[in-house]
Amino acid sequence: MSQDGVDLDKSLGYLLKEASSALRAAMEEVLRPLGMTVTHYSCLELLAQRPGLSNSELARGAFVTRQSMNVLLQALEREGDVTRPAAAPVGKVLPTRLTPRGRRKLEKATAAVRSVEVRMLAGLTGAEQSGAFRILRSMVDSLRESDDSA
Amino acid sequence: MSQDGVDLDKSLGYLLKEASSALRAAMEEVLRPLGMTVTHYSCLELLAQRPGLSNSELARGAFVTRQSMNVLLQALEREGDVTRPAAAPVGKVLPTRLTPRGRRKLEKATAAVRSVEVRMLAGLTGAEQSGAFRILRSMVDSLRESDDSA
DNA sequence: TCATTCGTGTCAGTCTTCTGACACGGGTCA
DNA sequence: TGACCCGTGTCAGAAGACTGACACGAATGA
Repeated sequence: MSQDGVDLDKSLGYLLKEASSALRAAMEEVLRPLGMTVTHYSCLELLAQRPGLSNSELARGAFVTRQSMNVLLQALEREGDVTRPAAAPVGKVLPTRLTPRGRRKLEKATAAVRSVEVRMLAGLTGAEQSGAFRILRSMVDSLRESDDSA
Repeated sequence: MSQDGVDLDKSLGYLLKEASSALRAAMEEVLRPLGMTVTHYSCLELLAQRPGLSNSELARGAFVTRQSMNVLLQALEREGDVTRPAAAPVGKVLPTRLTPRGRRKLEKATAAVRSVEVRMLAGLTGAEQSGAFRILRSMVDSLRESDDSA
């Protein structure tokens, strides 16, 4: 349908984007029947592992802006999946927590997402996986530290 | 600011998302002064390496829907960065090509993006990079082939 | 030959996310 | 103590991307 790639097919950056896109698509596919989006799930998973996270912290953890996360949190609060105190215990920070209902929804989602990750990692040895982990970590750190200096 | 991660910090999927997010942010940062977005740049780069790509093919290459790419192409056409024939030479496919103006804009963008990629890869050996390439490729393929069977 | 299927370009509407901006609480330091 | 900076929550508007739908051309297979 088109000639062979010239350079893009050798770019780690492009491949990284491709992998991330494929992962997101696969996650959306298994999350859709559960009525959840990826950001939705990320938020719940973060809250399960680190209860009491603030809106801004959740946003950073899910790689969206705090404005976007706030919209999501309001929806989750309406649905009764999370709770936030009406007034801030200290400062302006509103610590968020999962409700039992939210926790139940998360359990199904976690299982679905885990199956995707297993599928993604199929065919890779443990050594390859930890190698990939270390390299990706290095990439993130390199991009971040240059950002700071800028 | 929060307790140590329980599980998320060990997940390759999460790290993949983190790396992709960091890369996108770094690219947006260097592309913004040039008045371009990441998708914008991706489209131009694709066209430079594979002239005559159709709207749908560009969309797949940039990991967006063909509707989104169409909006972008119309804007690029208005600005005079790309050209599309008024009528399809064959079927409905409209082969797109860069104009000299588009090519000039792309050159600056390519240099900026390349510097980001170099920064990202700093501290990694050639062997590590090709290892990462192979592993990411494997992940994409694993996710895709399961998609087909589904 | 004809019908079915597939891929394409495009229109319309909706939704999500983002950028920009504001006021507020807390910590730092002179 | 008071000024300053930082992080936070929130509102409003804009931009980007998506889903759903339609018509059309080409390829496939009976």
